Amino acid sequence: MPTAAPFTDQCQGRTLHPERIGRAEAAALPPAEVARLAQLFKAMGDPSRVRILRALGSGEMCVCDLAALIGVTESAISHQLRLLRTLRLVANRREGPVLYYRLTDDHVGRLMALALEYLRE
Amino acid sequence: MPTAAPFTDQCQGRTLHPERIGRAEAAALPPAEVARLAQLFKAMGDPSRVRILRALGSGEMCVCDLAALIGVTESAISHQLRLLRTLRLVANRREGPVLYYRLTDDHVGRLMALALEYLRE
DNA sequence: TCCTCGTTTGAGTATTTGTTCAAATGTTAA
DNA sequence: TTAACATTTGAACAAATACTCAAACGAGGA
Repeated sequence: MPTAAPFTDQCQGRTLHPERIGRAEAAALPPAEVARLAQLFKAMGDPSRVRILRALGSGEMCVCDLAALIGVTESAISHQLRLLRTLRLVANRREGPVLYYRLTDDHVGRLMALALEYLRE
Repeated sequence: MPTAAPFTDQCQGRTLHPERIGRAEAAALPPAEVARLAQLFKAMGDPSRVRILRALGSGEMCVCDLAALIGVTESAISHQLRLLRTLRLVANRREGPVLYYRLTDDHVGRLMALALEYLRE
């Protein structure tokens, strides 16, 4: 005779606390928002990009200024800026041959400020 | 006689706008803070971890609940939770053999809320 | 003591990522 | 038109990542 319930309620593939899972599912974000949220945070989750965004917080700059500031190739900066531009975190303005980049709005700054406040406490 | 100034003010390795670079340098974060900031955002920059953190926002959960919710192996969840635990974004509580994970505090929730508000507008 | 189950750990792996180099683009001035 | 310069693009590559599988660990209960 099998002792108690041998294979029911086991963790593998089954749910230990259905009500908790239900609660979490109810609060869960739609997949598209999860993706965009992760994309946004990932974009801010690189030291070079943090420095770029921080620098742009103090005013617009061109690619080679940023390269000099961060200490990498202009090509590297350009690649990073393309990513940030695709996500609309930065925008640019052309003046002759030089492109001046700026933060699109203050959302990024506010996120960084909140995060800084967090890790400083 | 060379036309104008042939090689001064060129971008490669030199600074196009020293005053902008100086301004940015003055506002720059110390390297340690840049690193921690990037680490924090990177930790939040993955769809699975976004979902985990969001789920924990509605109450504590054990590993296999999270695995069932997210749809990956418990091993995968455990690996992610270790990352989040190392960065003190989550903490756990043991009850018999099961570990209940929770958000360490509401900072993560506030960051996610702000980011959501951002990308929803 | 065994055995079970939840969790963790480590190896292995396919994918992504951040950078540099070299070459192409595009704008301006001679 | 030609030359110069800021920027972009694409290839290449090393390093980091996120997952699965298999095995180990640890806490209870028979």
